[in-house]
Amino acid sequence: MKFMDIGEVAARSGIRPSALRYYEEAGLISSVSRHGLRRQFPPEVLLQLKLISMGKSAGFSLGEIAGMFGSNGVADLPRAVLHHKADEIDRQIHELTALRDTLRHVADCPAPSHMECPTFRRLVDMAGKRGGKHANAKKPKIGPASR
Amino acid sequence: MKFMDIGEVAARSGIRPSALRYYEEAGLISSVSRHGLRRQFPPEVLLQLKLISMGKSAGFSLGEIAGMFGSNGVADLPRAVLHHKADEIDRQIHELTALRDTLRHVADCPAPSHMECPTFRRLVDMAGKRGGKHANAKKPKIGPASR
DNA sequence: GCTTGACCTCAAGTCGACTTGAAGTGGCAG
DNA sequence: CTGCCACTTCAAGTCGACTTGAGGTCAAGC
Repeated sequence: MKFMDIGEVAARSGIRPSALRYYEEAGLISSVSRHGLRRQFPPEVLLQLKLISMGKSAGFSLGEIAGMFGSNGVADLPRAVLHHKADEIDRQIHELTALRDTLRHVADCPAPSHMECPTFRRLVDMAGKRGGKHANAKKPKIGPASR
Repeated sequence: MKFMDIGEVAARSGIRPSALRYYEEAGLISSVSRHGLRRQFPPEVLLQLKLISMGKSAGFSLGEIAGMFGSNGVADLPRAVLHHKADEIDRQIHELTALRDTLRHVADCPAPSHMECPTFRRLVDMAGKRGGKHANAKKPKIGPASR
């Protein structure tokens, strides 16, 4: 009773079976065996799915996520690459923080036109003094989400 | 010389003209007039585009973003709705923070299997003690996210 | 031993967010 | 006045991430 079949994983993770099959196809997760036809998933898969969901939420594509943590546990990417990814996320956290504060400001500031409110402008400028990740005109990523 | 045509906006914002037209179509930005055939954009559009990019980065769809800040400046959504959006973003910031720290941990922790490392598990659990936004099995958003 | 229901595969469809291509327009430099 | 070139529209194509549907399999309960 160690293993779960896809329905249970779906129930526990909130991710549809079709998506789970898709993830397996994409090499993000892997089932350990089959019971008849049925995939059997180990409990770790739930943790992996959480990681995947966080990665998606960060705007990484499934491909990038597969790169970060391979289907069986966690990838052995060079430290530098991982730190670089972490830095990207860090930049994004700052952007989101600015967005959050901007939204709250908009909700509360009584000024008629926000475009002229200095507080507003300061908040927007907050994000990306030097907009690293999103400064490429060639292949704008995320979309996603997140892209 | 107050207004810019699409090429200049593209150059200043890093967003392709085709995407800008698409955004206008979608009601996210608006040109003030035409010079011949050419759309003329006011300088504020750059600020709006920044806001849009932040919104995308937060995983909102163009539709949602259009809802938050209409094409002409900033929307007058009820305060409560805006604060709710802000809360969503806040939750996401926490997730990203956990992801960032997890990545850094993975980069530095010498343990062979992270799945068993308590620090690792704690980090992953960090995000979403009760995963509000992403707990729906019906219509999983973001993607692009992304996309 | 037969039905049931949860699973399987594989192809095709969908949706959002753009991009690409073809065919046309029009301001401005020479 | 002419040519150029950045713009225009509109339809169709693309890509990622899934979902849907048709047709099939199989372990378990009656």
